[in-house]
Order: sequence, then structure tokens, then C-alpha cells
Amino acid sequence: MKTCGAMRRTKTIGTARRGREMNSPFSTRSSIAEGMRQALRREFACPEEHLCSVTASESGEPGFGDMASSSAMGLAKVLRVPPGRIASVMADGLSGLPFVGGVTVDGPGFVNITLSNGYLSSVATRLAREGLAGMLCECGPRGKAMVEFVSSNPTGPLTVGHCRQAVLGDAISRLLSAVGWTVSREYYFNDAGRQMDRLAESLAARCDQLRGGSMPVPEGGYQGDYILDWARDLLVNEPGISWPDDRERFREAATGRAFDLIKSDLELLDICFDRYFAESELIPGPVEEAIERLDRAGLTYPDPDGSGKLWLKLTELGRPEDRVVRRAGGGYTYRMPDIAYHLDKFSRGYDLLVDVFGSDHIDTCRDVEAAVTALLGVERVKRTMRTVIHQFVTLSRGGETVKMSTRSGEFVTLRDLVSEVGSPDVTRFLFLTRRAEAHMDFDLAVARKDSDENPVFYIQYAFARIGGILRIAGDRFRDTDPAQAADLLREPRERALLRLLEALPVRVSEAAEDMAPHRITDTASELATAFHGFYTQHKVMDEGNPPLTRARMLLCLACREGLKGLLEVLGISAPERM
RNA sequence: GCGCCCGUAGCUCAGUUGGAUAGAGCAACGGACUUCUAAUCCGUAGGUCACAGGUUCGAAUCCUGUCGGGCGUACCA
Repeated sequence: MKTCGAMRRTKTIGTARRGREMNSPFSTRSSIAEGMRQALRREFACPEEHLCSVTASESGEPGFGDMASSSAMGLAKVLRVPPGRIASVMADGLSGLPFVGGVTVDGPGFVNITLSNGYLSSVATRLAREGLAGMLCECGPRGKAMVEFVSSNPTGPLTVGHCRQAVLGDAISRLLSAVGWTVSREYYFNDAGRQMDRLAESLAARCDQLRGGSMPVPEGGYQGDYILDWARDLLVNEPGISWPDDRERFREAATGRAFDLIKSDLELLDICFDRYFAESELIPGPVEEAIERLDRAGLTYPDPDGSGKLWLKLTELGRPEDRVVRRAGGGYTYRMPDIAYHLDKFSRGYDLLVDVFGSDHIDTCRDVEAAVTALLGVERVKRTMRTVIHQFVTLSRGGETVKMSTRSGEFVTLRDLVSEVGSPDVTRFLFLTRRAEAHMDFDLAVARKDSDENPVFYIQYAFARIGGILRIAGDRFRDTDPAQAADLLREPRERALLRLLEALPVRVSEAAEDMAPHRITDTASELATAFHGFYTQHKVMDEGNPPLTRARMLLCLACREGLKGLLEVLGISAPERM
């Protein structure tokens, strides 16, 4: 059964509202698929289970039309009919559709579809008028989604590693809201564990040292210079503070300062959260409740050594090892509150829960998923929970690797990174050009040196060029008749641009479905390339030829909205002039 | 040792979920400003898709093995 991918996508497209048939890329795709399926049903009595994989997608080569389907080859064996014949039946199913300009059957059994110019122009008109956001309205509304990301413990400034996650999580959030989800961003932090004790003690040690004492930074504590700053400030306000009597005060002060840092770091990238969720909110109530539920499900057992430790039977859930969830002293290991936190998220009625984690959390996150699945059921968890795990960033400066460790205090902070790269736009973009699962090398020297010939500027420049044209044209050529544009925009560059513009909403929707923002950076670059190519070859403003000018203005306006929409999804600015 | 991720042009990476001749950007080389912005465009060159098998009409993509890199493998988070 090879249904899943196609089914999922078809469902997405199927949510398109009716009544916009003539200029909706979503309806167009579902009509094309349905046309081909109908023909197959009629001609071959083709079983439904095979029909759902019959689709058409953007074709790679311009020579093979705008869209192509390779489904005939797959059906050949099932139907015991040569693929060429199946393809021509599928092609017949498309005749008469208004947005289809031509259909051919090529090669062993490809159906190649050319979209009509009239249709492409009407989509461009709609894009110019409603913007990309307007086109994407058809996807929603989709319900409530929550994206959890960063979730770094408040022990110091954010580093380069967090930067990738921050940018990724924010872009995924933007993508989801672009296609109709109501998104909230949540930051979860562990303030109840031992790390925070170590941080408090590290701060106390620095205070003591400033007063001439000799209290050492604890084993496994935090050495970073920023803690010295905190210590200085703390002593100004509370000169008499002492360790361990004022343990809680040190803790509060450290947490507060750490969050100030983190929030201001995130602000640099224009990222903010709807909620910061503290682990301590779950202790003890919800965590004990979660343990009880696991207990009732027969998934816990006390350590046979009688020490009072509580184990979770993860091996019964298909995981490699059982884990301790409550220590002998009564404290919890980090997995347990994490499970309780996820149960809490589920209980808040979200339709989609996205976790963005670094690859160092893979093990924990699979354990949490297993536990939650055991309590809530496979169906529900599969339906609502999605995990994006990204690989690490290795940072280098001119080819030399920079080693990083938060505790030792050797790292490049997000703040340093953004200021060294010189622009939040460039930082965002560079982090988003790679897919999450791929390792990533980030060479600071290159990022800075190239900032003149950066892909970001390339895209922004396309937008600014359109701005230039619009400033000169004013409102003179704004009212374009789509039918006339369809007749006039026939140069290869114009056609290529129209075709790409038509595909934008679908690409965004698919990127959202797969939570893959890197496809948006790709598409934005592609659109900029298509526009620069058009711009260089054809003059838009021609006072002697108002109809052609109007038609090309339409192209510019649609392209402008396309670029603006894509940059918005990426969280990157779209400057009117450069 | 075991688990997860990755290996594609000199470098950094895409590759429409198994389709047609594997693509961009940098870097290299050669061209284009009397034009709505040259932060641009056009052209050339660059590949045993880590390696070896397998699955089938068809594999960079799926399965197995090998090699190489990253991350895990805590009663840290």
C-alpha cells in the first residue's frame, strides 16, 4: 500500500474552499487529480486504493509542461495494461478543463500538462490583489497549534546552537500560521533540577570572590564571565547576601538575569514566545498525577533494592532501556516532568503539537513520546504530535572549528553571531537554507565576507527593484485585464515567472505540511532569479504600449506579493529600496 | 558495542517522497551598464550521488552490508 504521502497531500488540497475554481492553484490540482482518476475508473474499473496515488506535481523540466504525472507507470502492473495506454486515458480525463492549455503523453508513460495562459494570468491577478496570505486563506482555518522550541535552561546567554533552533522553530510557527493554524509559541524550562542549583552556587561563588572570599565555583558549575557581572550587580543591591543562607535569593537572581539575557537575545531575531512554561509549575501535582496514571497502566515499578527509586518500564513500550523517573530522595529525573508537561499540552486542547529539539535530545524525546502514547493512545498522539529534530551546527572561523561548551564558558553567543554576521535577516536566512536533519557548517568569516553577495540581498534586491518600478509608474498602469495579460505575456521569461507564481501557494502549503522552512528559502531564491531574469530582458514601462505595460505591471505586482509573502514566512524584511 | 541522523560539483547545500538528461549558490574562466537600481544578467567549466550488493519497467531516493563524520547511550538537562 503506497498511499500515505499522496493521501495526506490530497487531504490538504481537498480543504480548498469551493467557488474559486478558476483561480485557485489548490482546486486546480485536485481537479487534475480527480479528472485523471475519473477516467481511470471509467476505463479500467481501477480499484480506489490505487487511485489515491494518482496525482500530478510540478514538472522539473520546462520542456515537459507545467505539471506532470508519472502515475501511469505505477499502475501498469496493477492493471496489466501498458503504461502508455493508461497515460493516454489519464490525459483524456483532462480534456475540457478550463485551466489546462494542453496535455501530452511522453516517454514510457508520462502525462505532461501545460496550464493555460488565461488561468495563469488570473492566478497572478488574484495574487497581486490578495497577496500570498490571501491565496493561502483556502487552507484554513485549521485549529490550534503549539510549537515548543528553544526550551534552553536559563543558565546563560543563548549560543549558536540555540540560534538554529530559535530560527527554525519561529519559521515553522510562521509557516503553520501562514496556512491557517492558530499558533502559539511556547518555551519550556527546567527550573527545578540540579542545574539551577549549580547556577545559583556559581553565582554565590563569584559574589564571595568579589568580596575577597575563596568560595570555588562548584564542580560542574558555570564559569562564564557573565556571571561575574550578575554578581557585581547583585552585591550592589544586596551587599549582605550570603551562601547558603540565601540560597533561594541566589537562585531567583540567577534565573531572572538569565532570562533577561535570553529574552534580549531572542529579541535580536525578533522572536517572542506566548508563554514561558516552568517545570516547577508541574511539581508536585501534575507530575505525581502523571506517575499515578503510568502506575495504573502497569508501567512503573519500584527498584528491587528497596531504595525507593521508581522505574518506568520503557522496554515494554519498545524502548531500549527502562529509566529511573523518581530518585530515592523523591526528586524527579528530567524525563518525568517532561512527560507531565506533554500530558499538560495535550490536555489544553491543541490540534497540533510540534516539538523542535536538537539531536542531543533524541533519546529523551522518544521516551516521552512512548510514555505519552501509552497513556493517550497511538491514534491521538500520531495525529497531533510532530517532532522536528535538527542536527548540530559546527561553527568555524575561516575554516578553523570553534569549540563550544556552555558550562566551561567557551562559546559563541547568539548575540556575537548576529553582530558578527551583521544582520538578523542574513542570520535567519543562512540557518534556514538547510533542512533540519542535515548537519550544518557555519563559517563566520564567510557569512560576514559574503554579506555583499548574499542570497538574502539577492532576494531583497528583486523586491526593491519592483519597488523602483512602482514608484515611477504610480497608479497609471495598475488596472490589468487578465485576459489581455494572458495574450501579451508569452515570452519565455514571462511564462516562467507566471508558472512559478502559480505554484507558490502550493509550495508553501507543502512546506508547512512537512514543516520544512528550507523549501521557502529555496523558493524565494528561485522567484528572485526568475524576476531578475525577466527584468533584465524585458522593459516593464513602455509609455508607447500601455497594454503591454499593464500586463507586465501585473507580473511585477504579483511577484512583489509573492516575494513579500515568502519573506514574511521567513521573518525577513522586504525593503522598498536598497 | 548499541541506537538515531548524515555522506550529492573544489566549498556550502537542494533534489517535488521511486520517474524523464542529478540541480542551485559561492569559488574559477569569458562576456553584457547611453536602459524601470550591474547588490543584476548571459555563457563556459566542474559528478563513479562514500563503497559493494539487492528490490523493479526505473534508485541519489527503499532493503542489507562496509567505510567515514555527528549526536546520544546518566539517578545532568
